[in-house]
Amino acid sequence: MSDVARTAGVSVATVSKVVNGRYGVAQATVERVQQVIHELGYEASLGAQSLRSHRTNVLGILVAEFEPFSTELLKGASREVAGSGYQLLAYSSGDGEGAAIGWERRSLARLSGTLIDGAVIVTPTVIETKHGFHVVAVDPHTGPSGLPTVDSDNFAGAVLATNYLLALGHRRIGHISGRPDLESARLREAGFRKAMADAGVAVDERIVRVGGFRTESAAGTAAELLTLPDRPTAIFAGNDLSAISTMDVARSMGLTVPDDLSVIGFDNIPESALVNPPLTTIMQPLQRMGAESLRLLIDLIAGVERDTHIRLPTELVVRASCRAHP
Amino acid sequence: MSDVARTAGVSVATVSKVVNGRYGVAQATVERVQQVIHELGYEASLGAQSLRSHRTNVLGILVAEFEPFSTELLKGASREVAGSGYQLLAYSSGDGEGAAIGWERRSLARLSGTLIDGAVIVTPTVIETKHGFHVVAVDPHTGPSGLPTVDSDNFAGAVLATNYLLALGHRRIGHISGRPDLESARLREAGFRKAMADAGVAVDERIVRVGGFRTESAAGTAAELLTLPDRPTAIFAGNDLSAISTMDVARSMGLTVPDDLSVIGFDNIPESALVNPPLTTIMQPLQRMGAESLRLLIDLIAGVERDTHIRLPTELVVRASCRAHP
DNA sequence: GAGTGATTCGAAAACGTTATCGATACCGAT
DNA sequence: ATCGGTATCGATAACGTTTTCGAATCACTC
Repeated sequence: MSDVARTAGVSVATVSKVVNGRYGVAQATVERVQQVIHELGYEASLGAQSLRSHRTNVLGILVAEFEPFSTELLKGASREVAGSGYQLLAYSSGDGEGAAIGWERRSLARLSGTLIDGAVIVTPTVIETKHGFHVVAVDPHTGPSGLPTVDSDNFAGAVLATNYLLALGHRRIGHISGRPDLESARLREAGFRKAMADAGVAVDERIVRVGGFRTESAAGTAAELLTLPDRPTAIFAGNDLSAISTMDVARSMGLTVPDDLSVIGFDNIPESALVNPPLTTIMQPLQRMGAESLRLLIDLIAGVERDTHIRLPTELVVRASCRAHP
Repeated sequence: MSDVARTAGVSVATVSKVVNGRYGVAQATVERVQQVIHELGYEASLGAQSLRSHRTNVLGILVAEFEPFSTELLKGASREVAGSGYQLLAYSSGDGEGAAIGWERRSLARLSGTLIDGAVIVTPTVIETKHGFHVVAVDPHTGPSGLPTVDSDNFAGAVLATNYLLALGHRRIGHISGRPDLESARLREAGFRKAMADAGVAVDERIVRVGGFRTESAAGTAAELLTLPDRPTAIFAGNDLSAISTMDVARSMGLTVPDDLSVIGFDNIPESALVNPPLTTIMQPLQRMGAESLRLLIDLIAGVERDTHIRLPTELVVRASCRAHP
């Protein structure tokens, strides 16, 4: 910056004003300085800016892992950030079930404190929100975090899914749920039970089990369900990953979907349209959720008054993994 | 930091030494200071550190867009970075074909100069490498960039794919290539031509066309090829995305894969195993490429002497999208 | 031509670190 | 006692910005 100042024949103070568009510098000077900045290819040092002004115009989005779900969110978020004047940085907290939580939490806190103005978190990782640092949670960890939140209507979606299965004539419906410390997983299970109860169908506790939201863990649970003497005729999987995993397991056991078993998922990740058979599922508007969370974060930083809990609607997407029960 | 210093009864200089593990502070003092750091939850300011020492222990990885290809790379990279003492930040350069290139380039340059110690770039975006800033390119833009590079053997992989099709008895083989300014795209086309020539089969120029590496653009090209009076019996698509797109187009035209048309892809993104029929393709070890590029970057920063061009092998993955030509 | 207000600019402090280097204390040996 | 050497520690100057505030200039007005 002092280079710029020298060659433009002004002081660093003036250069700073020009860079930040502050009032109080003559038009002629502005142009001259901008010219020099362009020629010299000057870029302000983020570190120094942050140090002095506690503002970097950089936002973070923290995901547990790079998988389809978070990737969709990222797409939406990075589309929203374009043109907002902010820069978006994504980081993964490491493994989902992760080992080195301590280390990750620490380095995360470091970034937060000093280098980004706010963050969207898409992971159960708890983060202590320092003063002046904004964070919004997507699909958050259970419990009264009090954080601004973006999610979809998991409960209603689960009711949708279950009702669809019921309407097809299924009565023995199994459920593979996510980790119970995930709010979304609990809501989906609750929606499932509600729909069953409303239809007057008793749920057999032996065929609702925790499977986790990840491919491998769900596979084990699916295998358990399907080897039961009187196996379910339909399964509502807690998310698409476990639904896909369930279909794999079914196939490997000689069962064909949807003839021998109906499967419905939740999320509508892009993969769901590709698998064979294409997966019937509940759509969450993932990209839109990503975009909304970023918009919320930006508004929060700007101090605009607004609703800090956004719930987006879910929708049934009928494809080919379910059929009527004879 | 001065808070820590005060409550521990030492100077900030000593605290700094403790934080960085420098020699020259008594064991007792180290422990006391660490105790206080822990109690106060002190975290060093990245900005200030960067400002003073020009080192942040943060690495960046820049992708054009969050799609399956780069997501796999990200996975590999974030796995490799764990335990290395570095933190990894991902950013998307915005849209692949992107509008606001200028703005992106600028903010990218800002990050580079001040906030990260080095970067892996997975995009044709050119980046001027300032002094002391290391970058390694994955699957890089064409031309003699001189950058350290990680890629896979695109040429050999294309030969593999073409030979496979030839061995199945196909002679009318079409090729949908990527943007010609991508080195990988050119190499794949070159490999295709080489294999054809070696087999003594003439390539019909009307059935090798640029389709781009993206779903939508490839669909158009695929449609053109398949409506030709004597359409190809097999298509070697430049990457999996366009292969999948080609299968979609074929299906929508009433053609069944592989009976009426064989399709082979390139990359082996996870989706390829899921589509119907499962896609035969050439595997690039994407996660490994991500990991290797990060390792290379770290080594470069550490100043270790090593080979700066890494080429990983490709492999034929036979699934169900190709069959013998009658 | 002196006074007034508006405009434009720059000197300097501060942000939170790290590196240098001199100061101090302590130890054993002469 | 004095001294040389070691271990330990702290004062201080940077690093590149932003911000405040006073100084300087200028254009007017009476």
